[in-house]
Amino acid sequence: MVYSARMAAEPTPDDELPSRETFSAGNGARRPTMKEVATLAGVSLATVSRVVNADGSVRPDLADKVREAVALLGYRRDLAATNLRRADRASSSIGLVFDDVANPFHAALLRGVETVARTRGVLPLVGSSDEDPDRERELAEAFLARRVDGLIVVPSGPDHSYLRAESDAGVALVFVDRPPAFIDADCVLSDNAGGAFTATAHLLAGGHRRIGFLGDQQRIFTAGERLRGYREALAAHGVAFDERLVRMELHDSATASAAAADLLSSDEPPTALFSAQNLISIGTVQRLRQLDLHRRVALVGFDDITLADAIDPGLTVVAQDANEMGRMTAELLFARLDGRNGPSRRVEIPTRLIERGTGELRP
Amino acid sequence: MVYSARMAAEPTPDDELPSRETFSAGNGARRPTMKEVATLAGVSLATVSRVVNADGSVRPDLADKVREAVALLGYRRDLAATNLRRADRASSSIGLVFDDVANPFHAALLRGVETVARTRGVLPLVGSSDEDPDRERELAEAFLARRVDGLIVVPSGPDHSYLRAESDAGVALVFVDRPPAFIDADCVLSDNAGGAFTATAHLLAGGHRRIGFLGDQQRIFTAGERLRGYREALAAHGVAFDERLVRMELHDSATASAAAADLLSSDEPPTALFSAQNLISIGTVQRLRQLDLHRRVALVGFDDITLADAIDPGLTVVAQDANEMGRMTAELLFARLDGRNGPSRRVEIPTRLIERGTGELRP
DNA sequence: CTGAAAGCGCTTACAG
DNA sequence: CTGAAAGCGCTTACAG
Repeated sequence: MVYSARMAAEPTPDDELPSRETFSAGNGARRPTMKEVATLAGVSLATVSRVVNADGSVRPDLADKVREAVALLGYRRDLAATNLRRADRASSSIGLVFDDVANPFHAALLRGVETVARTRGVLPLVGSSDEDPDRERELAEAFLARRVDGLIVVPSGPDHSYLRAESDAGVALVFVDRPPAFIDADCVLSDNAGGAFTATAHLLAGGHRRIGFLGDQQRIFTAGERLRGYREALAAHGVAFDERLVRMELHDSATASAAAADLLSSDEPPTALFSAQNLISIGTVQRLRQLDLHRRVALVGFDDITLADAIDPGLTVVAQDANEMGRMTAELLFARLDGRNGPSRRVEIPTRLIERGTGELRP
Repeated sequence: MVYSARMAAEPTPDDELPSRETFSAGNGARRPTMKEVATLAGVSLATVSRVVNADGSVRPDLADKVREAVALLGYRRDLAATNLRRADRASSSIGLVFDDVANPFHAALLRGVETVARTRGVLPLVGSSDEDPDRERELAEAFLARRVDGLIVVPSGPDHSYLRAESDAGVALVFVDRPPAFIDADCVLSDNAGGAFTATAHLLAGGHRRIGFLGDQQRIFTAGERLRGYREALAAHGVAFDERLVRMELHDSATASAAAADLLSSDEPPTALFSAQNLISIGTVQRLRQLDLHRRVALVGFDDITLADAIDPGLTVVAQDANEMGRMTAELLFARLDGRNGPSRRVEIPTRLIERGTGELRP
């Protein structure tokens, strides 16, 4: 009974276990195959396959024998082998190419995707591109070599035509957070421009006329869109755009903090700031506090942050719904896998203004 | 030329692309197989395999022909089929069973694992158990069906003996954040008791004698360990343990906030609090602020939080190094995969006290 | 150095 | 309802 270890009915305390040294990998223990199950049950391979696939056409008594053998051996079907032969060739895995899985926005996105995928028994493979186009492609290709059913990509690279052949071959493809380039595919975005419009309009409604803009690298889609929303809100309220109030290319808290300080020390300093990204908001909050301006200069951030309501005054933000973005992304992906064949869709997920204090300070 | 779409040398703007409707999945496009590469190159299947595997034994001119055919067809090897036949049967995938991938602690853990796995071309599959033992097991088994090389588990369940057979069959297994039960395996933990000792000792050194403890569910390993560290610090400083100062079973910000209020309204309220978990710290910070006690009652939290330095006073914490925990976990896993056969290891990752203000308030 | 053939663990027509 | 056989896309002895 090679597999008897599996049969232990009752949990055993650690100290009663054979040590790894006498009982580890390769020491005779192997995974049972379907063939071994067949032999033990006294049936053919095909019959075992039918039972395992719950095909229903097997005589109850034989099916029971097979199930007993499965339990006895601790048999677990090899999905890879299964899919090799199956007509649909579905791996029940999808690949997620993120910027950085440790980023809370991406973590929430992942969670949203997982929630939907779970209902279909699909598991996500994940990787971080760190904004590196080569890495993005390497990851996508590594997922493809594992024959994922679909691919979800937060684009880093400037060209996604390398995915065209796979897309044509039936791999579902959805982009999220930023649109793809040189390929026609479904895509889920935040309403970046709309959210920035709302944030800026909120400050304008509070009486501010000099509103500073602190943004990420211009080449990043979301940064450009948020700047656009800011400009459109100014225009809609008849306030002239002043580029001296704009600081772009900020990619972390430190550079954002410096840019905020610079803006606030100018001749005609802004009475309000719009920090157009997470890390930028953090750096800005810190600097305002340092300068003891946190009760005087208004601030609205794009994207919500932990403890935003625990600072004083609370940080007003335009929140993205990353979880909902993840769900929607997965839904578009599975719709393609289910055979939807229409033209590509672009979905925008709304943002939500959360007033907590900093955005309501008057000039 | 079925695969000509793949040959497009220059990226084409979206509007020049054939629409999905005329050119989508199943419309003739298929993935090329190794056999097709062989035919196109005019060599045998075995030769293609040797070239693709960079075996080096193929005549350069033939190898070039093969590589040309590979490029022309856009051939990508099927890893699943490869592994089915290969002796080592390595899938170059590992499975991660987390509590919740959206939790920043787990996201950082994942990132640490990814960093190490990446150097080996190994990709992580991930899933969230949501503290549900059944879900933990389902996820582990789904990963195992996909023949992962190893499994990393943040335990939810009270019994992991179900993994024994697979472990014996050679699947590497490492637990992280909490130790496993009823199975002997490697394990990576934070120094929970040590960190809690440090936090408590810091408050004692500041002159506090009545220190409240706000903790998570007692059944959770980390919650118990942190309580232990708190008690040991009190004992080491000759301060009697008073259970009226302890509130356990707090699992979110709201319950923590209520518990903090309750503690502070007692006859002999604490002059300091130790919030032994992330969400508990957030609830406590909010409540102290509401009660306008945030400059009077000292506070140290376990685990760092975004914006902890932007509140006033800054939140003093004992920080865990989740990224480092992830790296260490992956290293133990790969050591097993590389054949290390010694007894199981338990590694504790140190925590670090970060003084920011709340922990330095005097009684 | 190269190819024909066996086989990895499965599913699926095809007979019976 | 059941089984023998072919075959999914690969790798790997084995001859030559």
